[in-house]
Amino acid sequence: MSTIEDVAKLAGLSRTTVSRVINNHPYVSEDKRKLVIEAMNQLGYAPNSLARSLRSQKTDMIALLIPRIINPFFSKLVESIEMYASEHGYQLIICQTRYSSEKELNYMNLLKTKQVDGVILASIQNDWEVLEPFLDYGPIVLCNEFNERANVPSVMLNQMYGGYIATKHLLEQGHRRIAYCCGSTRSNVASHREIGFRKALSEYGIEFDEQYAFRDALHSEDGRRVFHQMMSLSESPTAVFTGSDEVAAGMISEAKKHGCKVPEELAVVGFDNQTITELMEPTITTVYQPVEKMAQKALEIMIEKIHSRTYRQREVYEFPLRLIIRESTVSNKLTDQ
Amino acid sequence: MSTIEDVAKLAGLSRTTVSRVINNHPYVSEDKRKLVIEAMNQLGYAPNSLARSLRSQKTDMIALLIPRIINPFFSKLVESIEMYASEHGYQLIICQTRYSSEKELNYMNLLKTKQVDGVILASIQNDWEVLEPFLDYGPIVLCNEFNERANVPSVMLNQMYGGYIATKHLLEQGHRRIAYCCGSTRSNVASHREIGFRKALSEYGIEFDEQYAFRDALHSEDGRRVFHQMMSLSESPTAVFTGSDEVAAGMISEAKKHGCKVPEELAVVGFDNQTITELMEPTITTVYQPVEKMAQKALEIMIEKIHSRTYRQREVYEFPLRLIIRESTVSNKLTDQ
DNA sequence: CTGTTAGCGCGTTCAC
DNA sequence: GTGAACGCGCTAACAG
Repeated sequence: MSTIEDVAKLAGLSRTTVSRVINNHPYVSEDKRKLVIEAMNQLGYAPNSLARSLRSQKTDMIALLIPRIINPFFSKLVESIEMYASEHGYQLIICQTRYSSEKELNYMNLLKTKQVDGVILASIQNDWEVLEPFLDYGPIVLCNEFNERANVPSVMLNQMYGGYIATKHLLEQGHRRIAYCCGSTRSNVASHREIGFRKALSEYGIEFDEQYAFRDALHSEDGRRVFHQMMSLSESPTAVFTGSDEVAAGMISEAKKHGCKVPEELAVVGFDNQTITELMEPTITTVYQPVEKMAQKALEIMIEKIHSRTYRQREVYEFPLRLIIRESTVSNKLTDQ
Repeated sequence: MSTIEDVAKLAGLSRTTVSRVINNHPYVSEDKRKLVIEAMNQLGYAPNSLARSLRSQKTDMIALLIPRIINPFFSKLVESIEMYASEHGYQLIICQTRYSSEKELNYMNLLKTKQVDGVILASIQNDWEVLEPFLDYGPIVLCNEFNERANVPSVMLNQMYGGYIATKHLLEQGHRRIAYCCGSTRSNVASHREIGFRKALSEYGIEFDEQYAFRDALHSEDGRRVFHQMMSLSESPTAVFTGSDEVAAGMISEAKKHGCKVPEELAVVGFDNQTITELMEPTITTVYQPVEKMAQKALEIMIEKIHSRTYRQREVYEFPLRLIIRESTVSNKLTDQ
């Protein structure tokens, strides 16, 4: 457990010189540098980063707030952000809010207590007014999230466009009774998708029908449930737009179990392009989200903010989504890209 | 950006008293305590944890090393560990080694540089001799891993038993030509499963056949590939034990595509009990792993080690696995638990 | 080029 | 009950 002082003594030099060597400062003669390095090796010395951080007021740590990592979308996001972070010498602290505003606040305190240099919010539970004061302590970057009142950088995917192209695809296949099945409306991800969904509909002169709207579907079980809800309607939809491949898969599984043919009797679109889309039968038409790009951009912005020390500027970066057509919306023989 | 000094001044007291209030020390009169709290609120004061850590030699951070978080097994592990960690006031730093021994070493340095109080290894890339010296700087706990030469706590699942019960189940269904299809043999997880697989076979007087062994299957694509490799054998297996639900799903998908009936012509067992096992048709027989329990135990041990400051004791905690029988091994009509 | 010195913000003896 | 003073390990003036 040697300190810089020990190294200095062993090398017969001062702490300063050792520090200079550690930090690659100029103005250190080559022979002293050798001496220092020798001493460091001999002692197995490693600088104490706590002391460094206290001194330099930076931790090289970033907190990433997500609801739950088990969700494949967020796994992918964490995977990417961690990768880029470590490439740039930053460590990532993972913070699962589990949709609790209280937990979110606890994690935000990492910024106030100087444990991290910045916070990436990939999920927002509190009102922006509650979060805003934390900007006094460091940068906040929104990732896959957006808030009208937040004057901070926002890196996001064009969810509206995603909802639009998926729905338009269904319309082009001739469907007119199309159900909408997404997650909580609290997230602006879902609400943006709904806007795109509605836009496509209106372009075809179709009115949005509330009885075809399901706004609490997150998992495969929800897909199964919604399938039954749809089928019990007097006029069942012939197609459905879902906000997640898992939901789509659950729905398809249940449909098949009850003899409902996909896509002939019910066309289904998923979201995310997860592995499962190519494993199900039929394979699932879905919307691909360029998560890596978004992750990379979010980190890039974060690092820039940490250095520039100006946090309250609003900037929006948006990435386009892409429709991937598979069997769940187009009958087998006709499938083409 | 107020410090403890500012609070002290505003309250008309000394730093010491403020510190006592922060740390809930006794011997502070009630009125002074009120004064301090008032001042803290007024200033929006939050203690600087860097300074605290430097002083107290603890960071309340734990590093968790995994290969990649995208793997659902590790997602689940991270989810659980993070949950328990935050419950106990610890933050989790996520470290993806991506199977690189170099990256692993980089992350191990978090211990040496005092950025974390301990390291949980859920993946080991380096020889133990390389890792062992880090014990000078803090506790290491193995989670889902094991090393003969490592005198540290190990929390793991009984993978041998998992391989055994899955294989035995196939044998009981009458299968005699059973293929083995797992991931890299470098991990002792896979090798333990293979031991269990062989044990079951030998109990039925069957010899392990190397041509039925595939040891590089990790993803669904590998499942597809192995399916073809198996089918091209002069005597194809009638059943296969796989080390992952994804591999099993890929194999089943490919089998169906080529008119091979599951389970009638090929019975398939997966591993992990992931969502996909209930979405595929047929649903997939699999081995359930109590990841939460393992995670909780690993963290419990870690915290205990951090406090006790003795790191070099070997302890092994093992949790049993459980077979979940579904349609991919038992023909529909006969399915029972 | 090198060393001396002063904090970064906090917790903790040790006196009072 | 309370406060003065030291030091955790390091970096950055400043002086030489």
